[in-house]
Amino acid sequence: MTGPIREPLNFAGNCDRSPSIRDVARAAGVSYQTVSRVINEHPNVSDTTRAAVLATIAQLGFRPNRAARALAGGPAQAVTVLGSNTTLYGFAAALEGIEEATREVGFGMGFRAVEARSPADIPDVVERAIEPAGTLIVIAFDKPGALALECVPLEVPTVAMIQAPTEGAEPTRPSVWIDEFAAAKEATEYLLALGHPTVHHLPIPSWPRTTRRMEGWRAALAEAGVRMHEPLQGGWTSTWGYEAGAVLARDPNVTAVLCGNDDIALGAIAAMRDAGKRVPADVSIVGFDDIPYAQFFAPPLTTVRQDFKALGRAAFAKLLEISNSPRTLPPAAAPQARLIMRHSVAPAPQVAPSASEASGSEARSPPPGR
Amino acid sequence: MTGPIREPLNFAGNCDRSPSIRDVARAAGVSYQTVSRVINEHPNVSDTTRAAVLATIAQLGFRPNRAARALAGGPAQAVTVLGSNTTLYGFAAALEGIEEATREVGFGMGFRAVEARSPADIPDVVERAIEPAGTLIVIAFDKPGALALECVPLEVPTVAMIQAPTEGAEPTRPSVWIDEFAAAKEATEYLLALGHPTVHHLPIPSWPRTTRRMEGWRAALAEAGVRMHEPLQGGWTSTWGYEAGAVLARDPNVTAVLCGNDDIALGAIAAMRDAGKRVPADVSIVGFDDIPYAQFFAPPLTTVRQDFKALGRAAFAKLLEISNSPRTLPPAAAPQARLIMRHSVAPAPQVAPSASEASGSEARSPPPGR
DNA sequence: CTGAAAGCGCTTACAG
DNA sequence: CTGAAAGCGCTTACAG
Repeated sequence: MTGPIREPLNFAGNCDRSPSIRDVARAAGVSYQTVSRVINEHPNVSDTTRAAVLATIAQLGFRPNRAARALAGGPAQAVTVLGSNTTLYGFAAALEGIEEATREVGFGMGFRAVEARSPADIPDVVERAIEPAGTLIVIAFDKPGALALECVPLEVPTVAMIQAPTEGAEPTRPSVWIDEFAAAKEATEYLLALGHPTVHHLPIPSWPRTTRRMEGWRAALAEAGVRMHEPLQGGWTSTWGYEAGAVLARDPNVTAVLCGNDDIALGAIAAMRDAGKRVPADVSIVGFDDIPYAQFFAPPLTTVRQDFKALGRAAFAKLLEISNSPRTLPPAAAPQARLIMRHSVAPAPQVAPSASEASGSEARSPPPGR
Repeated sequence: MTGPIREPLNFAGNCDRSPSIRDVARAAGVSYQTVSRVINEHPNVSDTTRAAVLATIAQLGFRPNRAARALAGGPAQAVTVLGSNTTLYGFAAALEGIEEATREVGFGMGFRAVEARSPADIPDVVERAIEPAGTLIVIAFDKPGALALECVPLEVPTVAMIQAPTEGAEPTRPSVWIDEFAAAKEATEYLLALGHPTVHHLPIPSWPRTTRRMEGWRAALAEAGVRMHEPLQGGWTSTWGYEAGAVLARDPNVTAVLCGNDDIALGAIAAMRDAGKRVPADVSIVGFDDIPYAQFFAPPLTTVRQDFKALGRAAFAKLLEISNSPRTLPPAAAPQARLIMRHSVAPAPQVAPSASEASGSEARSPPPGR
């Protein structure tokens, strides 16, 4: 059925309003409570009655009124996602995964932003996002999200999307995550095997604790018995990656950098280029996430792919489990992180190039305007 | 108030449930209808009564129940955004603008995806997204969005975010857009003034008609009396931009390319690089949108900035106007597009380089893996 | 397995 | 400017 047809004819033949369960009941010759049981998948309905009601529902184009169900105290039928950003790839992809999953089971999906700029407002935003019979998924990868999570009362059905917890540190609420320890360790070992004396790390912020990707990086260096550098504070953006990358570019001992995400990697590559260093000939760079742009970077970025869309789906599946909804989603395997090899990695240069040597190379673009 | 405090004490001192308008009325010594008038900003309430009710509302932490308001036939208080994607920058930024604006006036915001992969499902998805007392913002930049818009019955309060319409072609429904004609013309003139014999265009898809950015490009070429190339069909992604860019890279007459968005530009730059052409020395590239990554591209991308977040806000402000909500948002100026000059543009090469000449330059990365 | 009652928290008429 | 009534479309008990 295409086009602007809205109000199906009900049993009486008029179309003033959408059909209600009473209309369905009348047309099917049952009581409206029975219709309620059918649409809520209650077990105590005979197969023949159920089939008749279902047929009538289809014929009349009946759709239950969400507001009425919520008001009457029915099971959850909508989720609000709380997050600090929709333009960061990981967040946007998670949103897509949640949306797709909610659509499959007839749930509504809302979104409410907690702004990093105004942390003092977060408790209020969270409180307003909570509605009777409502549920929550909190994207708590970053500090605003983690703060929001802390404000959610325990009785609100909530699943958190979090940074993978350190071993032994169980999250206090239902949570989902991608454990990137192994992939980060593998990426670091890969760089070490290429002859790099050590690998530097440009991390995303550690909130509230160290990230598993940092632990994987540390583990690889420790096993190789290689000196380790205290990483910087961390950031999320290319702008931060550029600034941090500019610092590393001044150090001739830096030949390999594992970045906490692809945004940082892009900024770091730009900083290296502006400092007269070639990627990957002078410095190898590895990212994290595999955003759609990464394969078109110059050079195409070697990175650790993370399936945030699958993680979003997993978060919603877990929410369904802990809520009072009769709907379920088939359980999917936990999303994995895996190394994607492209062209931003090369064997270590024979002699660590000094800044003065490198400056003799081809003319470079000026720093990006900011 | 921070932390998991949920149920404020009501007048009777118990906290089994959230306070209702009856609790507020009792505490304020008025009838509950008066409380209803206050929270709906009805004019016929005396200032003293209003102040007393407002004080009680604050004291009790009363928040009106959305579901009950919707069910009772109150004004709209939520909007569902319909769009095909959340990871494309323009879409995600528009979502942010809408979310921020809805939060300011206490509206809820939902999101529902119409999938490009399954156009046959779109009418059904749209129908399910429409709820009694609900409103819609349709992101109709692309074909799935435009199809969705066509399925929305006229009586549903709806604002469309669309490609700027051709002059004289008024949109049939309330709509907002950014007119990029002037900026596209300016970008093209800028390239022409740098001595490029002509400017090629790698467009986004024209749906349902030619884009204003293409018209601006055409106008600049026509005014300059320069030969024009029939542009390709168009695409949205870097993958498409890479393929289309690879075609242009084979043509030695191509020295300047205006891309329909930054994703295309990134792909085109990669294609030029892989074909042995330097950007901007051999080929100048201009993008559209100014995504946050653009300034870190190699070279930093000259592009036309578009404020999609402001456009999202404008869409919601218009929705408030055409809906029955008493809330309003201060009208903002129409979002403009403007040229941001960086380093992907240079004067035309003295002699158009042939592919064979260019192949003698520095070694290039292999094509990105796909 | 199926039916009749009460009520969720509001709103819009309708009175005064 | 303020109050008493009816009802939005469902649900969960409670009956049988």
